[in-house]
Amino acid sequence: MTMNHWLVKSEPSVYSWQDLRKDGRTRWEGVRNFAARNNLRAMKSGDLVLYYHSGEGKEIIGIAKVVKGAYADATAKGEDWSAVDLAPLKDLICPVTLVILKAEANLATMALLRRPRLSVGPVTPVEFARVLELADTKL
DNA sequence: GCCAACGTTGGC
DNA sequence: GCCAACGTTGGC
Repeated sequence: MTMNHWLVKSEPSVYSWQDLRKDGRTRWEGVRNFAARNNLRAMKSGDLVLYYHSGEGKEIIGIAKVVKGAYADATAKGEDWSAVDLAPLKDLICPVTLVILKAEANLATMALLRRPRLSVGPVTPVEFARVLELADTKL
């Protein structure tokens, strides 16, 4: 069983990377999109998650870790949605902006770029490694 | 089951 | 603030 990599998006004015740092852990809930939900359900404890700021920032700013795999989203009464728990793992030394990502030919495959509205998407090991390189950051 | 209308997201 | 993209809903 290999570890998977993901990317989640958040508007920093709603819940920022700094908020996650401050909280130490959070429930990633309220997702109401089927594709994103299925990605949440595929998350396992220990998976690594790139944290992207949409709107203000438009950059990957940190690496989070799944600390609890998918469970029923308590904010969805009577409906079938899922949540996971995330904890901050590492700041990116150089946040990687959308502009930089778009300029990288070998990152054109990223779900973030191909499906810009998907709030929870997969990241391949190669993409993940390249983002870390661009961020001048090591795990 | 198709497709038009609608709502939301998110970059610009 | 605008608008394109696209996911979802609902009428047929």
